[in-house]
Amino acid sequence: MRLSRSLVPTLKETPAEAQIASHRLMLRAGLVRQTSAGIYAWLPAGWRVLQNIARIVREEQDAAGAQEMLMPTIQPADLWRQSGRYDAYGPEMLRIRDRHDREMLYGPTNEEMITDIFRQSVKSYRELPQNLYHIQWKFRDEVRPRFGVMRGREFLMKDAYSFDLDYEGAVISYRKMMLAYMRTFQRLGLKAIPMVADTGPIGGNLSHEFIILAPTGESQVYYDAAFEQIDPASGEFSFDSNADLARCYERLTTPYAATDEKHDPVAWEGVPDRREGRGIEVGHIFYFGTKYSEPMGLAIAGPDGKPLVPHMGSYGIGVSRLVGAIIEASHDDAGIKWPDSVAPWKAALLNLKQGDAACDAICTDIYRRLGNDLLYDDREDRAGVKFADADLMGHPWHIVVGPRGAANGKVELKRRATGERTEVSVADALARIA
RNA sequence: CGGGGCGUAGCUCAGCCUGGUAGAGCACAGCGUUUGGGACGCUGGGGCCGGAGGUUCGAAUCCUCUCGCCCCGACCA
Repeated sequence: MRLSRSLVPTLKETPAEAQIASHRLMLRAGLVRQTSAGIYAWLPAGWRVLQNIARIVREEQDAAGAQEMLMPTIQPADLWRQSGRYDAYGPEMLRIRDRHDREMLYGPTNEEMITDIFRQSVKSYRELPQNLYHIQWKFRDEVRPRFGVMRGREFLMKDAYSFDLDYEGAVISYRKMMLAYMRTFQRLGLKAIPMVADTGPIGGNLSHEFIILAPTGESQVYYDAAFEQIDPASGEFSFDSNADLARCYERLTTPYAATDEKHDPVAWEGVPDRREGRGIEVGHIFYFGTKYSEPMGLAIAGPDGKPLVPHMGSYGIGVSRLVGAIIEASHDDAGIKWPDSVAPWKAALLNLKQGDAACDAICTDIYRRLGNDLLYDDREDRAGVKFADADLMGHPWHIVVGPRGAANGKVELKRRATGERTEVSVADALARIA
């Protein structure tokens, strides 16, 4: 994309409403604009990041055998009456009436809806297990939205729902998701730690939160340094092997890890290499058995012909929250440092001297080759402005084309994460980035 | 939902206490000089001072109500 033709409104100064780094940088880098408290418009650069995160989440869900679908944002109140949650959920749920005065709501989650869909079509134990997910906007009317997209009212979430014949099957589904989550977060450039968690209003009795470490995290966390060695994406574990899943689960849940609410000072004393810090919750998985299938009348024919009530679990990832979380974990004073996997563009191309024949020729050439993967800063601005904006926006690579090097076909390649700069030929620059 | 604070130009903010024709810096447009880390000069455009009532000859400024937003706490992907 050409920056001169793009809506990427970077700000030199920090808007007054932003307190924490990620919120500040998301506004300054032109990723989002707030439209109401806790509700954001995603501008082109931010939307690209959001889609990149969603893509990785999707790939790992698919790899774990989950099926993607899409459920609506607006749901009928009736469904929630069947589970008993319509009254239980409280003012956090945005309730709406349509023109016929029917009670509707903007979904904060989809257990009821998926259970309803599932019970309409699935009749036999032969069709289980299944895991269905979607990536959809949710709304929770938080009393106090804050921290930008990290605690918004409207947010994009991946939520998956598993259906199994019994507890043993549900545990396997649960472990698959745990592995998929670890791989997902690793691909996003994050170190995530599964911690024993409260189940909250979703309910159930087996639950882990996925916490990433960041100094500005919302909760105090305690964990064994052993987690720093775990590499879930090594390929060591297969989704198809129950033995692998069991080993993976054990490795991920044996060392001590807990948030403030679940912290056990006595057990903590016995941890060999203790670490404390702040954490951001980016995912949450639950097993809740028949909490929804039972009251909502989901029953299928079992092998003996008798009705069988499936055991369920649900698995959430805060996709929009992750944008903020990644920035919290990866930035410096100058701006964002995007991991390659989620960056809005692979690289920025800085033409330091618009109108210089050599600079223009090199830039045109590079732009023709990389096109949409590249943000071409072709603005009529001074070099300093372009450097500052490129650092702020956090592109993984900066290709700097100035009159000094351009004369003999050289460009400067800068790695944003490390600050390392090298002077290379155009061909070498393209090869490094590819 | 309790406590605190703020709404003045696209952004950061001054002016309000003590009422008298709306300000600065940045950004934007034009011209000139600059040109490898957020340049300089000149000129120019841009505001129903969040909204509604009230007090007053006169309100950004004082009073009442209201809406919005932010922060701390209690609660959550």
